[in-house]
Amino acid sequence: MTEHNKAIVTRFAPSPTGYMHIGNLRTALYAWLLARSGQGRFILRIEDTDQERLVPGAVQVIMDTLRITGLDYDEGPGVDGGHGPYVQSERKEIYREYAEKLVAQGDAYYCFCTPERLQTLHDAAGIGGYDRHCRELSTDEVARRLAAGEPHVIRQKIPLEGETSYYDEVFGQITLANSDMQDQILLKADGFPTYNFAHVVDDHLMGVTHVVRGSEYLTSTPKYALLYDAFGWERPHYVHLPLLMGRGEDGKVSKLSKRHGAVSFQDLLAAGYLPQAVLNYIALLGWCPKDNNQEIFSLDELIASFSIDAISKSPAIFDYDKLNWFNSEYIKALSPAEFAERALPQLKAICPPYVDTAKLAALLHTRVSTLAEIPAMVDFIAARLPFDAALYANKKNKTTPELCAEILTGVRPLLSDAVWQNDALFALLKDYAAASGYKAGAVMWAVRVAVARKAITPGGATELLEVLGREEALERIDQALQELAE
RNA sequence: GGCACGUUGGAGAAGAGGUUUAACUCACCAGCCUUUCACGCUGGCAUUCAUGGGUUCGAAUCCCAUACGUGUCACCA
Repeated sequence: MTEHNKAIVTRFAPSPTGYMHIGNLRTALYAWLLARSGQGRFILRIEDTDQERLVPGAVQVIMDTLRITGLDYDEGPGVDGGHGPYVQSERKEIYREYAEKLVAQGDAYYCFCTPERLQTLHDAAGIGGYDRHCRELSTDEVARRLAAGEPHVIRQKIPLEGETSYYDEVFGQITLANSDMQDQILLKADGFPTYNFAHVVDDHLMGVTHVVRGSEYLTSTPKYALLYDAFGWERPHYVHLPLLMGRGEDGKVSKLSKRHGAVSFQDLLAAGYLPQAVLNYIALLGWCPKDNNQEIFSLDELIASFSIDAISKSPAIFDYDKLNWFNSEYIKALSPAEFAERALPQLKAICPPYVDTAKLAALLHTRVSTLAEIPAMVDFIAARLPFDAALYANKKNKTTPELCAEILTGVRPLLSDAVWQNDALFALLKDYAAASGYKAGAVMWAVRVAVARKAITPGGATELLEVLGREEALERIDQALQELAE
């Protein structure tokens, strides 16, 4: 199944739902990668045939996501490649024409069954398909009812016997008994096509050579193959991707959805993730580079190493731990200026004016795995936290509240006219420790806890002193001294 | 329920009959570094590849069955 020497053409064909599901983004990425790894073309097509689920502005979300992630398309809305329009609702007439052609040649038929009647065909669990009630209607009756303006759909006439198979580039040979397939609806009563029909017509007309999509389509693809055959069209290569799963609170695994947390690209961005980190992470969900040595990829490196045969068959669970790791790597790779650019607005918004936010940002740079963690990490700077005597007791540095009080008492006068700069402050405290006989660690601990009132902080004692500024830091120490005395 | 697909550690995975006493990454644990945390570094973390049979001198790798999981059976995509 690798005989072709014509250029690869792939497409990303999302429904405008208003958000970009992370599984869809991954599909887009792979389709794009496949096109870019050859001399191929990548098409964006909007599948908006469901008139009841139209969401205003949804197309923009899709285009924005592709722009932000760098997945550029050669053809699509606004980029004419000679196969447009690229929005299905603007192609309505095309589908009708092809559907009627199928009826004329006996591969499809008109169906006048009402939704109510169809409803009675399903069992309690909603399972059960169409009973082919209208499949053998006489041409006279069809003509009469059509003329009478009866609502109708057009259904695909699936062979009653035999089986249909196709070759999937990932899963291999897939065979389905024809008796297990439904006479699916091709054209709905409102005149719009279903996905089942529209995508086949469009993929053919647009010259798509490789259909890349989630494996939820694995078992419906034989029906599409039959459609290609009926038209006498060459079937495309199918590349079905393993599903992206999520693990719920109950520990159960299922198709990644809202209940697993943030699953749209926008959600992830809002949660403080960097676009390229997200892309890098999902690239590795269901695919593994041949030379599996490095884990950080640029888009170009991805293109260079991408291949269909390295796509896995088994579903992958979306793991925030690893996404976090990727994100922290990408954050660390940011220059100090780039990081500051992203962190500063947040810091300035929550920190009092006397705080040295630039220095704070520098401290945060290697300690943060998402930008969204920042507020919680600097909460003790934004406002003074309540006193907690237990914090002053530290096993490793052998401190107790009493000892800390002694240390702070000794250190306080030196601080009054110290040079307020990290290195100088550090040297000062270190010297004080040496001179006084206290452990350096103990001195640092006492000072840090006194100004932070928190066990874990983004920086050591003197770094925090510097960030807080002399006035605020001294006030906090004085306050600590007072509280310790009580 | 029918059908389809899947099953290597907590997660992503390499592996495609012998040189695997199962690579690598995340997570986790320990140690080092150290003014806490983090970063960084070092080490640990599956005698076992869902289970049971079979083929073979030899199986995670081939075959069969069972179990479990997921997907799908819409005038949604």
